[in-house]
Amino acid sequence: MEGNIFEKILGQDSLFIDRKAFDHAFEPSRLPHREHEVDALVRNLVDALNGHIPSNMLLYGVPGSGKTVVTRFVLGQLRQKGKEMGQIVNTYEINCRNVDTKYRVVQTIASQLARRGDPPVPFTGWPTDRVLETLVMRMNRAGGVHIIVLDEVDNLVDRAGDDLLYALTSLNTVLDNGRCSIIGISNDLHFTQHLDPRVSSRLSQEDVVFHPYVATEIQNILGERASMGIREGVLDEGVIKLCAALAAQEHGDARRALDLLRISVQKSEQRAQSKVDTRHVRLAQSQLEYDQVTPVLKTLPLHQKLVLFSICLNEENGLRNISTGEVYRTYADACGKIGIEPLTTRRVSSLLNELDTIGLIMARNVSKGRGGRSKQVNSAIPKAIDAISLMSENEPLINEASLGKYHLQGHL
DNA sequence: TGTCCACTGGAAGGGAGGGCTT
DNA sequence: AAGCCCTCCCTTCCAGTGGACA
Repeated sequence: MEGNIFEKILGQDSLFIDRKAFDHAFEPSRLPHREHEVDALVRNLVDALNGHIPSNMLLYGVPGSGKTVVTRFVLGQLRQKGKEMGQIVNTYEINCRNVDTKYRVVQTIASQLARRGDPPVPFTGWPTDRVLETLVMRMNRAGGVHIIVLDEVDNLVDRAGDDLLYALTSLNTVLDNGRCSIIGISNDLHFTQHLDPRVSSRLSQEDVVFHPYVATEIQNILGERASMGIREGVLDEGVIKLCAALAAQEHGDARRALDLLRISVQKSEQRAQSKVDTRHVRLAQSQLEYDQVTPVLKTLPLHQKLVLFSICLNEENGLRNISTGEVYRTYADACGKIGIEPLTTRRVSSLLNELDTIGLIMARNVSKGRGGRSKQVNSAIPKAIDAISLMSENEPLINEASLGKYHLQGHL
């Protein structure tokens, strides 16, 4: 072989000018169609610069409606202005999907406030109260305004209850040198319903709803990013339109639209083509579906896999709208086949709910009169994806269970 | 109108696992 | 080492429920 194997690809002209324009972490210098939301945040947070306490806020909206990016943008400007004016503005951004317990949230903020010589706050072990005390001490020491952003806060409340929000929203009563305000970001419009009324009234002093982008707005956003990130004349007419339309179907998720466009261009590049057309977008769409589902399927815990496996098995047999009872029977059978104890029906019921939340199945409660009340369960995994073999990877037991699936089908 | 089915989903709590303090 | 504390996964118990059917 002649030359280095990387040379051919390396020499190829990229269709991108700047891939970063499509990064999820990319912070654009302007945010089209979010002027209202930016304005709402600014009007409230300006108090931080006036020496007052900004109201706590709750930001709602579907995924990809710009909540996080707007917040970052506004806080960035706030810090900058604070610096110019000699006001101390501390901001903390916590994603409650990763940091999902009371202890860890407080620990994370306290760690960000650590100075040289402070003893580290351990990941676990201390009573939460002690971590909270440490946090208050450090906040007092730092002074100024503290703005705590809790992204995906609904996640935290589901898992850990509203204790933490209660504690955080009461911080101002115990801080003597410093002020604190909370910005909660949620995908779920109704999540305050699960909160203690005292907490919800304190937290949602100021609500901002981010409406989903409509197709034409997504088109504008894509157009703007494309002109930053993609070489001129590369995109066929209709590419941006299609990306926008597909994303608008997905409840107006701008992030998804950006991913679609980026992957479409990559698809064209991989084929050494110089143009991107709608076929590339279709390819990108199925790639995206596959990429979303695969890692989740592979890393599901064993029993979760077995439950999903049971659903897939029933569907392979042509059954739709399976009831919880049927799922459980197949599942218990599969457990028997591979010699492990099945979990209780109660637990499996929760597992079904979890599978529903992560979007691998669709479950809805129905009543069949005397036939009882139950869930109707359907898999939500695109047909093109072979769920069973994906789940079998690295999981000998599932593999065994799926080898025995024809026996199991006898029981259905 | 009341009954009754097949669950649902909340509450409480056990116990293993990880880590800190004394 | 003993005594705490926190989280995670799970079980047990049980009141509650939507709607077809008698």
